[in-house]
Amino acid sequence: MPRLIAHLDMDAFYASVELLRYPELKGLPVVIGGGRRHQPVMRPDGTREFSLLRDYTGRGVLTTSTYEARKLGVFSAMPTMKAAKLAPDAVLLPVDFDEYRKYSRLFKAAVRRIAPLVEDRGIDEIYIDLSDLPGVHDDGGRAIGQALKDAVFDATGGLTCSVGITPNKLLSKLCSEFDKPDGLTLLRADEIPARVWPLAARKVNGIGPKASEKLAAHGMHTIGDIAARDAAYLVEHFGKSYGAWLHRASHGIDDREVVTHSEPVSMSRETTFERDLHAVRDRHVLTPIFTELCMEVADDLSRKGYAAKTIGIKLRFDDFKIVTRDLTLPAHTMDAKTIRRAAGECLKRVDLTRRLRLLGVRAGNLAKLSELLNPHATDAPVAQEPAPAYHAPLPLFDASEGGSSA
DNA sequence: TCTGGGGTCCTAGGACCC
DNA sequence: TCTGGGGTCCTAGGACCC
Repeated sequence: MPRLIAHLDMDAFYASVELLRYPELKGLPVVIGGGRRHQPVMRPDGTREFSLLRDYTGRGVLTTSTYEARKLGVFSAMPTMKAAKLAPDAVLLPVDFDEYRKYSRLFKAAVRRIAPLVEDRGIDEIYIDLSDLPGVHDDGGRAIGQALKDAVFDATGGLTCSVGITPNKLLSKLCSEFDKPDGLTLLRADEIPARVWPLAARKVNGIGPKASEKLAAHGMHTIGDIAARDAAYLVEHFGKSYGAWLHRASHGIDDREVVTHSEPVSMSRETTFERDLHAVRDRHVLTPIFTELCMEVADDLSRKGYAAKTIGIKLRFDDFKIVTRDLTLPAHTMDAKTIRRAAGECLKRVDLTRRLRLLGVRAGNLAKLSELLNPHATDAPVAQEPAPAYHAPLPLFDASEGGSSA
């Protein structure tokens, strides 16, 4: 019996959650991506006044748009200022991740009650291994797929999702797109030539803008074009690992398991400035932001119960070039000042002549606090002596201790 | 119209150790 | 005298995903 794996993808998730609380917007073009000042305000007569896309100024991008807005040519990841030109009268709403996370928990819990083997793939999508559910193989998973959709709809008070069910994750991910929104698509291995090969290579999860461009340069535009080449040819031009993967993926082969639990690898905070900042001239603005990012990372670590051994920074310059630096500490830490000092050390290794557009701080090499304190088992990281005092000789954009208040 | 924020994984060179 | 590999860790950058 082949496996049966479902990919479930919420339809226009953030926008749909917003429509639940602002039902009067149903049927209108709505986009998500504003800030606090785009919060709807209640009028005296009890109706709400919404911001419009034309009101936006800033450097953000859209995170989602409703299907009505998509008809006007505005999509997620589009710069909001550009979207404003295309659809000035679309309603603009601020992002509210807390609310989306709430609905994310609701729909995932509803799915788990039917099928417990769930892999989290972010806030709005999951993989589900249906293989061992009673009766699932009788109809290729259709009844259970419909039951999942119904459960999600009921648990969320009316959100729809699209589901693909196939023998593996790669194909299911492709399939969940076939009939969006509110779709349910099944596909068997023998249907790959007819239904998968005609698709653009870019549709495959793992073929991004760079790879699809290179594929096109080699005359491969569809998945079928890739499947028609020898594995050896793909390996020769795309490398041993990626080339071999391209070959397998194009034939619909994917043995990855549905992974129901995973540990975080890193936690980071970053921010894009309203205007590009100069490391020296704007350091009174920059330094407190830098320190704040470090404090947020420290806070995230301690709230979630992790400590980091590697601290890194990320800078994006005005020309959009990205530079990263990192530093591995002698021991794990979750202390804001230690993180700040390490990040300050990293910063010293960067040429800061160009103006900065973005600054970020990252904590990597994570270990669970519980395992650091209690290194009884298996390969848990061994608790170290307290970190040797870690002295940073001198500040960068200044203030070794950071914040303006320090 | 210039392009967010939070992640994962891979590659590759050098250090260092055996 | 220059001739090794193998393994792991660290660092930097890049592709890709949601």
